[in-house]
Amino acid sequence: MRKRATAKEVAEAAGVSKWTVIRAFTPGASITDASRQKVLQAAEALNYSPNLLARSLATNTTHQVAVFVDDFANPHKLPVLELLTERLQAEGLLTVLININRHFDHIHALINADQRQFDAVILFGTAFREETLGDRRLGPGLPPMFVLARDSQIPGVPAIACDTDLALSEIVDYLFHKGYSRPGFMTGARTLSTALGRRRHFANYWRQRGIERVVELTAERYSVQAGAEAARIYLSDIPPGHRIDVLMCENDILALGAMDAARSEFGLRVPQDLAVVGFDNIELGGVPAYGLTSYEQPTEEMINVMVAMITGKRSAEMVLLPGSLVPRSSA
Amino acid sequence: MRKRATAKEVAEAAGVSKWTVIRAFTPGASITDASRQKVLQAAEALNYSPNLLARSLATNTTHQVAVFVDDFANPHKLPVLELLTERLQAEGLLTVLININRHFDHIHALINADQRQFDAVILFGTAFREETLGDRRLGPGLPPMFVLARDSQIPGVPAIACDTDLALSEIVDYLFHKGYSRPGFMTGARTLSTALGRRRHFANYWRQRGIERVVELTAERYSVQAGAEAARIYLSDIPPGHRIDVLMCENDILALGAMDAARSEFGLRVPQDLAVVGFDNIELGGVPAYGLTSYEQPTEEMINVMVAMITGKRSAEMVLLPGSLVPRSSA
DNA sequence: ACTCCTTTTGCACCCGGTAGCAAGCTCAGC
DNA sequence: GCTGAGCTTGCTACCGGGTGCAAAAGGAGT
Repeated sequence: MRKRATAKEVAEAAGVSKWTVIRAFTPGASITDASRQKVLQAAEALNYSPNLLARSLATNTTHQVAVFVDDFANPHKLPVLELLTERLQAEGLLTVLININRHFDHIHALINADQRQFDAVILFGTAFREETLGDRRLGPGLPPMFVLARDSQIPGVPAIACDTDLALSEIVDYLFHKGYSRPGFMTGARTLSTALGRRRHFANYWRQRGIERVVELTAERYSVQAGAEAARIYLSDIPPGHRIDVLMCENDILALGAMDAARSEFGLRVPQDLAVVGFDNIELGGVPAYGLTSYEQPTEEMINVMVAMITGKRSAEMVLLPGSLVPRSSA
Repeated sequence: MRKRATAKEVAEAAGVSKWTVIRAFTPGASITDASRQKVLQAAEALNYSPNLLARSLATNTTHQVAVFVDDFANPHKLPVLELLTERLQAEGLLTVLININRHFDHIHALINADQRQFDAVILFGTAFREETLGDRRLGPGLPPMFVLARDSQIPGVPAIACDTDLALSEIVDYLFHKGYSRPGFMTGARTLSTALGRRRHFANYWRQRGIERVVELTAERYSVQAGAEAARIYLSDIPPGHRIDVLMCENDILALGAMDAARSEFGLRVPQDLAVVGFDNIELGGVPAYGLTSYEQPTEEMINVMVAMITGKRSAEMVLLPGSLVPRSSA
């Protein structure tokens, strides 16, 4: 068992050469209807289908795309993965999900992706540093790479992401007109330029409205607990009356944790005592228990654009797409 | 660009034959230290690493495992995927995430998995029907298949899952001793034998305690909205006083939806007016806003066992592992 | 120096396809 | 009946490694 029929076997059964068998399975190949029928019949009898491994070796395209992920704590990843796999599959591409962690870092994953000749590598929100590309072990000729859902300026690695500058402008605009004036911003642990860039944009837009002071909170990780902990530290430190009146969190997960801590540990009402805003618009942020105001990334458009680049229907270059504010009760 | 060095090129550079190069990269091969060093040096200079595609073709093992998923609505999938990819990668296996949906069903995915010679196929909680295996298009000799996190009786396809019978026994035991006596059970839409089996077990255990009537609620899908809708329909239909006093849901997602509807639309207190129990113990169920009593599957053990089967360190057979009740405020 | 045995190395062939050329065939036009 | 264009078909060579065997090299013992 575990034995597949080969083109040669089908050829013998059909009384033709193996190349005719191959042609029968190649759309648009030069072959008469008669022989194609003969071959297809024999193929069906033997349950033949082409071995894609051998095909990949010969054609130098695997129709497989690697997706690197290093943060599984954010449930937002799941619907994006769903859409991504669906769109890739619609283009005949399979998705290899690679978990980037201490034991399997970007370098290893990239070498592996190269050895397996993947058609593309998608850095799905991973903490990827430009220096990594300079590593001697990598060599030239890696598969084309794309950064998804994170802004990045790495040359040769185009980012397809939400326009966070625009997003923060819209958010600050909204909050300012709601009357908030003492803003805070919570980042996740990673001191990535992109996270810090977001905070800087946030502060800039408040400054444009005459508000200079933006309190900075920092969570250890991207998790509900870490968000709660960061909020807890701040709220324990600062007495009521001196506190911020609106807290923007780098993602919904942190925001939910912060809301929990504020409400259940400090008895604060949201949004009256403390308004909270997240980012990603995860499904659970929308439930009545939270009503989290958030910002939705243009997931579908980002994926469409990126898949078009992967399949070569569009030139590979950085694209920032506008998302949309989702106002709910929390701010 | 996009050009990799081959064993032949390294051989020429090192002044040996290509087979010696291959041996240098084969652990335990018969080769002198001197030539191995010579080869490795040349390989490093040329940035050579073996082409895994060619290797797979020759050795008939790809070190790739397909994971089929058809329900991305449950955030529980994400931490499991994280652990699964990590453990597989630790064994040198990559994970191909395949989205089973209308356009790409089990049959297509299995044919594809076969054509790509994957080492194994994991049905991760998918709605797989036994008849599918009988499909003519499939033929014999598919990769070994495993059902993860769902009980299944398909011959030749061992399930590695949580012992739901035991789980429901523990849950009913707990609820009974808490004094609940008018139970309800909410299933997701899929009329899978396994979902119905769960409900049957649930009912059985109540019956053993002298309670015959178990109300059945059915959600359209597995989503917060569907859970809320199913609860809404029931609560609108049945006046207070005639209602169930505890609702067990097939998973946490449904449970959260049901809690939302009960609390914010019908003003019910949880657990005083209606207790709610879920399944999976997702991270967000544990936040103060919900405090959802749930049941945690032995994810790590299940994955360890299954990976051991895939790598051949353990014989492939059905394994049911005990999980653990996580009591919180909702019941 | 000469066996004899063990280790190392090279080789033909294989994995299952694909590419491109050349021979074979069909059929129109004369 | 002959020629030549155009479609079919078969063939050689190749993708980049792996396998098992035979030849070559190395080393011990006499």
